[in-house]
Parts: sequence; structure tokens; C-alpha cells
Amino acid sequence: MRAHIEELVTQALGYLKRDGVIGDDIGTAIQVEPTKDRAHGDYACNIAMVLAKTAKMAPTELAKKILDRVPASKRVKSIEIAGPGFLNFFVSGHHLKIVVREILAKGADYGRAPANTLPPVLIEFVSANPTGPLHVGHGRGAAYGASVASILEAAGHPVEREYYVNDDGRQMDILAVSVWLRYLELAGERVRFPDNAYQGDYVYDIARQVRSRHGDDLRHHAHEVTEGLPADADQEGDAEAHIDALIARTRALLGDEQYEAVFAIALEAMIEDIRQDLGEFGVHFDRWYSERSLHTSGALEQALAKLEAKGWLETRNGAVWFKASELGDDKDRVVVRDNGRSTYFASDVAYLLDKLERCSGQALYIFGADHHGYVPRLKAAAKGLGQDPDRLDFQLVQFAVLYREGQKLQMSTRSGEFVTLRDLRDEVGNDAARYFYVMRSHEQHLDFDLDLAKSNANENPVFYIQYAHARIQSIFAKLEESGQRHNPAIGEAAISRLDAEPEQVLLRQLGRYPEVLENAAQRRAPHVLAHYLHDIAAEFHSWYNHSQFLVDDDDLRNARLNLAQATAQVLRNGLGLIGVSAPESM
RNA sequence: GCCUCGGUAGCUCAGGGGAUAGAGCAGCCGCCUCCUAAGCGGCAGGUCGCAGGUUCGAAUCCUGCCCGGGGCGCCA
Repeated sequence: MRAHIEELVTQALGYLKRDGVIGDDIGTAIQVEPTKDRAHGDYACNIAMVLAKTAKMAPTELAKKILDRVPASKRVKSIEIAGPGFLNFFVSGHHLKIVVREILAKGADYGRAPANTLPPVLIEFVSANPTGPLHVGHGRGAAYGASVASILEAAGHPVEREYYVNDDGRQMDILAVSVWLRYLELAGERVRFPDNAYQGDYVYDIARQVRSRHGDDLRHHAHEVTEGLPADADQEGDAEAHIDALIARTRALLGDEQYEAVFAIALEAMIEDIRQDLGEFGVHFDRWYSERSLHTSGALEQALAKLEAKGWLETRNGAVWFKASELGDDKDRVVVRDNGRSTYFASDVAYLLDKLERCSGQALYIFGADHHGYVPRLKAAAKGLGQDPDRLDFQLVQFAVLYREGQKLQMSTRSGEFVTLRDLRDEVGNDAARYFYVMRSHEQHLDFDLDLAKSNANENPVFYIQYAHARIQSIFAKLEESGQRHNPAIGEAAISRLDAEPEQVLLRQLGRYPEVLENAAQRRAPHVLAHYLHDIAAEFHSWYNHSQFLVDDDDLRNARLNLAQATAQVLRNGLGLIGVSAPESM
């Protein structure tokens, strides 16, 4: 509808230009917005005020001239000039009739743009290190990314969802060592567990897997393991040096083959755990992209070669640097350390290149806010690789803090006393978790109120919306009980009977759904959709209290049922995009 | 110090050039002989952090300052 009105205004301006009323050179950046106040119609256009100065005319005078030239449309009832020069458009009953008809006809597809009409998007999200269970911070990235992906798809973009698996590097080595130490413990060795190793109970679970597969084959005496190692932190030493030495010791004692075996079991177990966790949360990926594969496939070498060829690499102090500061970053970045190992950033560059080569549209990164420093360096990398940096889109998700009984939950990864995503899902349920995670702007810190999320009352927005859907279903159940049937054809013919205020409000709101979706997609902002659904639910509840649905009047009853069904459909469609269920009853 | 996100009602947050700044919760007052009261209606509540600037018009854009979260590694 918005686009339709923009088109009408464009035509009117065209006539005025042709007739020389306004200059040919006047730009036509037409803005049409849904109004906040119904007294201002349904859509408002500010074009007269924008053009008034260059047209050398008073805004209201220009508005009048535009109004006179706007072509007639069956979907527009009337246009008014109001305030400082707004053109207020009132949609017609015919338009509202079309809206309900379209919703009922398209069903689950209502609001969806034709598939694949927009450029593809490769979205990468979560990508947490596979060294432990996902925690509540990852949960927000997961809920946000999955919702954005669904919304983009609905808006007409082909979407690929990827999880980048950091299966290479020191953290993974620490996990492997942690597992092996627990394995030794299970085998009866009394061996000290380092401060910096992974403390969680899941490490025992993995150790048990190692034991069931390898028996005592990997066992070594405790003194062999710890003898001559630098002191750990609580022994007045350095925790980092201690764990690094322990990694080297582990490799030496086990040998490459056995070490890799432990490493592989740990990695596989963690990925499987994360995959399952996210799957239960309704978050699915098309590809789990291995960092290691960048090494084995030669992609990393090729990416570096590309930078080298374009003159962006330089050797300094034995390390290879990427001259990022010449491409907009605030400092240069090491890609190969003086010990010959490539950095994490080097992998990022290779992955970036691979993404841009595979996807002709945008590479969308969902980062935690703590990663914002990566933005300029990845853009620099894109430039250095000869790629268009504007094809990269970064969305930073701010932190989530849990509250219980008004108290902030303290979390520390170190001690293992963090709340996992699984804990959260168990406590509040998947629906509440998904909704709460996206109900605030992702750019906003999130205070996650556990008590509110668990509440079965209207104060809980998830229940409030779901209840609206369930209420509608119960009306239809009641209808069936009474032996009556819903006749949508009668309802459509009688749609003009829906003239009560709450009905009019709801009709208009439902018609805005496609625009809301488009807006949410463009802004990568699922909270826009979440708020909209809450509005729909509120308007429905208001209507429900205002009117009786199952009335004797066939026309009126069916018209109302059409609107109720359309409302349920929009709620279902919208909730589906943010991963929340629409229950039949509650 | 630099980068980044934020500061809007008692609380949590929408609105991000337009018309009297909105919602939920909390508070107060009402509404079930009737399809789910897990609901609805109403009242009250605001120097949009501060100061300048741009504009016909600023909560919104620009600059500076104040306050808070986060980040600034040859870590991953």
C-alpha cells in the first residue's frame, strides 16, 4: 500500500513538472509513512514541505496542487491536507477487503515477497568456539541471527546460514588437554588440574567417551605429565606458560596420532552438543564451516598470496603483517607470526574471501558487541583483496544480562558458574527465550527478566501474543461445537459490516504486515516485528472484549470470523519468523 | 587516550528529520448471567543526559561536554 501511494504521488509530481508548475530539476525522494494518529489518515506524505522551498511555494499551496493531480485509486478513500502541509491518505474499504482476502488466500505465504527477488545474503552467526556449551550470550546471537535470516528470506533474499567453527588454535588445544587430564583422573591417576583448563563437568563426559573408545591406551603416569612444568598461577607462576607447557607435554607423551584422536573426539563431541542445543532452540545452519579446512584446502595460502600480490603484506621482525592501517584500520595486523604459524585473523581473511566468492550478494556478520574491533580490519581485508567492502554487513549484538527476583545473575566462565543456553531454555522455555532475546533492539543491552519470561500472565509479552492466537482458535472450536461452519465467501461479501473502531484498527494493522517485514529486513531488526505482533495481539484482545463473534447474523458472524482468521494467520506467520510457536490452545 | 553502543515516564524499552513523544510493567479506579478475566477500559506519570549549531520544523542530524556498558593482543 505504501508503495502504491508513493506511485500515486510520483505520478502527480510528474504531471506538475510537465506543466511547468514545479521545476524539472526538483528531486523526488518521496517519503510515505504510516501515521501514528488515525486522525491523520493511514499514510502521510511530507513531500510538499520538502519541496516547498525549491518550488518557491507555500507548503500547503503546493500540497493542494499535488492533491489535485493525484490519480484516483480504488484503494484510497480520500486525501486531506493537514498541519504544516502533510498529505494524509485514507485507505478505502475496498483496500481493507483486499487485505483480508489476500491474507486468507495466501495463508502462510502472506507477507512474503516473491522468493529470490533480492540479492543473496550469506549470514554467519553464533560461531562460538567449540570448547564448551553455549551460554546465554551466545543464545542472543543465535536467536537474533536465526530471526534475521528468516526475515531476510521472507523479504525475498536467498539466504545461506553458516556457523564458523574455530577448530584450530590454542583454545582447542586447551580443551583437548583438559579432556585428557580428566581421562587420566578417571583412569585412576592423581594429576593436578590447571587453573586455565576447562573446568566444566562436560569435560568429564568427553573424557568418558575417550575412555570407552581407547581404554587405558592413552594412560601415562601423573609424574610424567607434570614433572618439570613451569608453575601454575596458584603456585605463584604464570597460568598461560603453565598450560602452554602442558599442551607441549601432552603432545610429546601421546604422539601426533593419539593426540589428534583425543582432539577429534573432543571437537566432535562439542560440535554435536552445540548443534543439538541450537537445533532444539529452532536454530539451524546450512553449513558448519571448519577453520581447519581453510588450511587443508589451501584457501588460506591463496588469500595471503592475493594480499601479497597486491602489495599489502610486509615482513617485520620475522612476522608477516597486513598493512591494514593504509586501508582504514587503526593499526597493521599480523597474519603470520614469527614462529611461522598463521594468526586467527589470517583465517578470517581467507574465510572472508571464500564467502565473497561464493555469494554474489552480501556477507552478513553477526558479532557480539565485544568484537566490534573486527569491523575495520575485515573491511580493510576486503579492500586489500580487491573486493567491495560494502558487500560486508556487520551487525553487533549487545550483551544480555539475566535477572532473577530483581537481582543480576553474576556469570563467570572461569569458575564454570555461567548459565548455559540449555539452562535458560529449560527454565523459561524456547518460546519465551526466543522472544525475549529479540524483543529489544539488538543494538541495545538486554535485561532478561527470568521471572517475567516464566510468567503465565499478560505481563509476559510472549504469552500475551500466543494467547491472542489461542483465543482465536478457541472461537473456531466453539463454532464447530455449535455445529456451525465458517463461510469465508459470505464473510468477504460482508466485510464492510466490520465498521466498529477495534475492527477498523485491526484491519489496517494487518494490512501493514508486509511493510513491517520489509522494514525489519532492511534494518536487520527483528524487534520491529516483535513489537508489531504485540500490537496486533493488543488490538485483537481489545476487539475480543468489545464484540461478540458468534452472533446470529450470518453476514456479520462470517465477516468477523474472516478477520479473526486473518489475524491468527498474521500472528502465526510473524511468530514463525522469530521462532516462536503459535499454540492452538492454552 | 582511541573506537563502539547507550542515556526518553518510578522500572524495562519503542520512536532515529515532521503534526498533542508512545508501549509494557509497577501504582490508583472500574469491567466476567456472555466465544478463555492468561483479557479489557480509564486515571496518573516526561527539562527526550547537558550546551551550542543546521533546518520551515530536532527526542531524531552535526559539534563539544557529562554519565554508564563493551572493546582496543605476534589471544582465540
